[in-house]
Amino acid sequence: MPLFWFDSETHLIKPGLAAPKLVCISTCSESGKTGLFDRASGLQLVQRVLEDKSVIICGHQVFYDLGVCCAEDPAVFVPLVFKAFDDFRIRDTIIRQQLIDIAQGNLKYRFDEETQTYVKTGYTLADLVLRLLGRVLPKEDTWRLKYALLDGVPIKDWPADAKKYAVDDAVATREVFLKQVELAGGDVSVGGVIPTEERAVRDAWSLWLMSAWGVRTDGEAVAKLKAELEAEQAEAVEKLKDTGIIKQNRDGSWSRNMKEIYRRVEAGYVAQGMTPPMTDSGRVSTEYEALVDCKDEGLAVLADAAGGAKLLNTFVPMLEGGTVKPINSRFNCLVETNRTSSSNPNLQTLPRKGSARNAFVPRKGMVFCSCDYDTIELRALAQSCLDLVGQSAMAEALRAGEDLHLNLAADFMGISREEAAKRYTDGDSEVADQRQMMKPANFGFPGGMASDSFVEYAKGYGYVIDRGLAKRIHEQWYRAWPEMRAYFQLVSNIVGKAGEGTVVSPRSGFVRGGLTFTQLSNHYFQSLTATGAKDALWHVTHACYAEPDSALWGSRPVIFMHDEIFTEMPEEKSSDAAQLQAKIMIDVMSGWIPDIPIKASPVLMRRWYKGAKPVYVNDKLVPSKPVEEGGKVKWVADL
DNA sequence: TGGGCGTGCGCG
DNA sequence: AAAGCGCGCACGCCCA
Repeated sequence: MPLFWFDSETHLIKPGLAAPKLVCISTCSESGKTGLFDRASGLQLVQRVLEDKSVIICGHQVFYDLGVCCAEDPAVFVPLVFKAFDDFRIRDTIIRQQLIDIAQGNLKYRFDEETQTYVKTGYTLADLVLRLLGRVLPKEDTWRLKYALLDGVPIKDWPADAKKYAVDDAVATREVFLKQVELAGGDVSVGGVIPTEERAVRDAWSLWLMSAWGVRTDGEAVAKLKAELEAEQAEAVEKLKDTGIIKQNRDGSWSRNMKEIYRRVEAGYVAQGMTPPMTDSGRVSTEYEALVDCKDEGLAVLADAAGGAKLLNTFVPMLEGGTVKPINSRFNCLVETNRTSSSNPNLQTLPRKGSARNAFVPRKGMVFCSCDYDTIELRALAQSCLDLVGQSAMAEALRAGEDLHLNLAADFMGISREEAAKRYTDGDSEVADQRQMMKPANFGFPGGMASDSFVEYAKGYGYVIDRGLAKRIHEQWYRAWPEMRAYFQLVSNIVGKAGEGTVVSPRSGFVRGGLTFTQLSNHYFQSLTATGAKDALWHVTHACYAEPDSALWGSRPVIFMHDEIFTEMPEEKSSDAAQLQAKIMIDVMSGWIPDIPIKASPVLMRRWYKGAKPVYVNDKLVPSKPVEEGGKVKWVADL
C-alpha cells in the first residue's frame, strides 16, 4: 500500500475552537515528492486520498489535520475519515513513537546516549526529528503561528520561507515515520505496522473528537459554588491570619508558610511522644493525616480548608470558562498502562465530593448519559488469571453472578457465602460493613500490595485496623482467590533478578517494558481494561458520528473516565441511545474479556450527578434526579 | 522573575 | 523475602 504524508496549516486554535479554518495542505509521497496546496485544492486532494483505499495516510498528530478537514466539510469528510479508520488506513507518528517508547520503558524519561543522562521524552515533531534523525527542525521565528496572514493569498505569492516551512513538516514526518519502521523492525511495504497502533489511532480519533466537541457548564451553579468556597476560605483565613501558619502576599492573597507548618507538625508529634511522619526525601510530612494528628488547632483548620482551596483554585476557573465556551479538555490516548489521560483541564479527576460535577450541563435539547462498567478491573484480573495461570476462582465467582466483596466478607466472618448473600439482601448491617471492609482488599492486593501497606490503604476507606488484622485479611484474600499466588509467581519470574521486565499482553498485544514487580502486577488487568474501554469508546463514537441509522446518531461522547463513557444525547431518542451505548460497551468489552460476564448500565441526567441511579418509566429510561427523603437520597424521574 | 523539583491529592 | 499504579495540577521553596 502506498504511503502518503500530509500536514495542514490553519488559523489558530482558540478556547472553544479546536478545529480552526484551514489555510493550506502540504504533502509528501512515499518517494519523497512534495506538494503545497491552497485550502480548496488541498481539501480536494485529501478527499481523493481518503477515497483511495490503496493509500495509507500518515501525519504527526494527524487527528488535528483530519479534524480540520471534517470541520471544513463535515458531510464529505466525516464519513470518509471514519471509513479510513475502519480500514486501518491512518497512521500517526506520535502514537507510533509512544508505543515504541512504552515497549522500552522510555515514555516519560529515557536515557540520552549523548549526554549519558536521563532526559524527559518529548513528542513534538522537532523532538522526534532531533532524536531519531539527529538534526534540528527549525521551529523558532518561523511562520508556524502566522499562516492566518496568508489566508486567501495565492500560494505562488507566498514568501519562500512560508512555503518551505509548511513543506518541511510533511517531509520530516515522512522521515520520522520511516525511521520508526526501522526501529520497530517492521516492513514499510505492509505499512510499517507497529503492534496495536491501528487500534490506538482509532482510539485517539475518538478522544480527539471528544476534546473538540467539549462540554458546557451552568453559570448559576458555578457562581453558587464559587461564593460558597470563597466564604469558607475567608473564614479559614480569619482564623489563621495571626498564627504564622499563613502569610499575606503583596497582592493581598494568602499563602501557607511551610516553614512554620513543618515546625508545628514536628512539635505536635514530639509533644505527644511520637516521631512525625516523614516523606521519602526525609522531610516532615504535611499531609492531611499529619496536620490532624499533630493536634495543633491551627493546622486542623488548615487541613479542613485545603480541599475547598483546591476546588476553588483548580476547578472553579475552569468551570467558569465552560459557562462561556465549551471546555475542550485534551484527552491523551496513551500512557504507560495503555490508559488515557486528560489535561487542560483534567476532567478525569473532578472531585466526587463538593459540587464541581454538578456544574456540568448538557447542551440545549440534550441530556447526559453516564454508563460505567461494574468492577471491570477485577473482571479483567480474572480473565488475566485464566489466560496466564489457567484457572481463577474469581472467574468462577463472577460467572456464578456472585459479589466478590461479599464472598470475602463471608469467608472472613466464617459463614457460608449463601448466608452472607441472604443477610446482605435483608439489610444486615454487620454483613454490609464487613463487605465494605473487603473492598480495599479486592482493589489493593491484586496490585501486589503488602499487608503492612494495607493498614494505611484501608484507612482511606474509613477502616482503622492493625497489622495483625491486615495480615489476616490478606491471608483470607489468598484463600478466596488461590490463583493469585500463581499470578504473583509468574509476575515475579518475569521481573526476575534484574527487577525489570517486558511483557506482551496476552489478548491485546500491547507491549510494555521496564516493569517492576508491582507495576506488572497492576499492568495486566489495567491495560486489558484500558484496551476494552477505549475500543468501546471507538465503537460508540462510530455510531454517534458515522451511522445515520443508529439510535446513537447525533449523540456526542464528552468525557471518558477509564471505565465510564459520558455522553450528550438528543433527549427525544435518549432512552434508546443510552441502552445502545450500554450494549455496545458490553459487547465490545466482552470481546476482550470473553470468559467473564461484563456488566454496564446507563443512567440519564439533566445535570451531572454523582452516583445517579437509573429511572425507568414505562420501560423507557428517563433522566434521574436525586431527592432527599428522611436523610436518604432517592432517585426519581426528572421530567 | 522564572524554571525545576518535592509534596500532596484529586480520580480511576 | 518483599512489593499499589499512574495520571495532572497547584503550591511553595530553592537557585540562578
